[in-house]
Amino acid sequence: MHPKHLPADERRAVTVEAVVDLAGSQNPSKITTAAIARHMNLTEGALFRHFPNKDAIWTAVMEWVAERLLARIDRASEGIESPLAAMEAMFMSHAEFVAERPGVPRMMFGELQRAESTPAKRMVQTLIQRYGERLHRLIEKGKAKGELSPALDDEAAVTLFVGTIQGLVIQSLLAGDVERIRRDAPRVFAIYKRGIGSAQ
Amino acid sequence: MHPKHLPADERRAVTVEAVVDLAGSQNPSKITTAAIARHMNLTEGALFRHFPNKDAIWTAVMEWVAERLLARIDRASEGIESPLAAMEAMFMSHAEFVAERPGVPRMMFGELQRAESTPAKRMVQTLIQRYGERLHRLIEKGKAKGELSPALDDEAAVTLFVGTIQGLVIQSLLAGDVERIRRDAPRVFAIYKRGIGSAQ
DNA sequence: CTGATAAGATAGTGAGCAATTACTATCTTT
DNA sequence: AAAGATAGTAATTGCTCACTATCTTATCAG
Repeated sequence: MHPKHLPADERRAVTVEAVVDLAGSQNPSKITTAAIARHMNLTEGALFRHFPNKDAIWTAVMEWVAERLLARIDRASEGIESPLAAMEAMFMSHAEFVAERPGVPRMMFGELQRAESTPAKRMVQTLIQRYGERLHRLIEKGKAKGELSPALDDEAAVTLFVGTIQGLVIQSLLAGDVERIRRDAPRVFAIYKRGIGSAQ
Repeated sequence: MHPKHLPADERRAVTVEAVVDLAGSQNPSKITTAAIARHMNLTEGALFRHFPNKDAIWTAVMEWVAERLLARIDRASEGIESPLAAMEAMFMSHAEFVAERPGVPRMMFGELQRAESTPAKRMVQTLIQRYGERLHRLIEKGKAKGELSPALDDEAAVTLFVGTIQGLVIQSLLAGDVERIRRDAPRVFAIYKRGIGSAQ
């Protein structure tokens, strides 16, 4: 079931999952290498056989997050004709992703707060950039199709989209209840939708 | 100008300002007591003469933030007839507050992330609660006056209001430019306003 | 079966941190 | 001006953390 010795790449994958898991229940910046090792039934020394240093672990985690999140929102929005509906699908799948792994947005925000420019931080920056590109494309199409208000400020709409998710995260942290994200996501998006849509 | 010996309460006030200041340029969770002391030309030991421990410093800081922020948004919105206009004034003054002291939202978010329930964390929780109460009152009045959509989901509107600010903070962290908050605040609020308003 | 090698265990090291202590300088009160 | 209270210093302590050196075990090709 759980063989003690794992090939290096599998061990790295397990490590990433362990970190994401831990970040769900504690302050990501307080996750120690010892805690990661303990959580995956390994010794600290063994960890450093697979990663040169702690920062490399974080980079791997953010890579994993970026890949999964983008894949997820792409999958959710593909094949949907209406740009506005696609944005909604994107929003809901993002909320769902976050509800499943509440550690993710917290790690991302924590990474952004760092003063120095680490590889992990750059990873987050390009993730949000790529995320923004997808939104911009949808907004453009939405305007062309007349679904979105022609006067809409694209940049502000993207900022608000991301902030809307972050607002949900804050509420769940306040309540200590991740379930809120799922419950509130549609309600909050409804207001956003009304704010960017073309008509009432 | 800068007398070496300060009365205890003044020294505590100076400490709080030092922390808020430091949080503006570095990850709040990485601010050490030594760094605080150095930043105010004092030794570490002297700090602990005025605060029993580090957590007490953080509690004092959050108290200061809560007082100032609530006073500011109250002042900004008082005397304004229109509830929607009052919300806008509240939003702008909050954005201005954050732009002046970018460390504040980062400290608050960092505090919320802590697993244990520290006094500082509880302080933040009651702050946001009191903030929410003010918003709820305005939303109610807005509905009564016909300025806000009668179908508006109050709770979601409050969540989105807070998230909107947080979105601005994220953008400023990404760009490494606090000025963005001032610039983008009106643009983002315009969309929010459209989302909650009664008509187009 | 055997040896090479990849993966893991054990037991450290040094740096940085919050907090403390013994002592000193400066105010305040009478 | 003496005595006591308040504020500050410098050095140190105990602890936690990222990271490492060395030894041990599992896995698998030939």
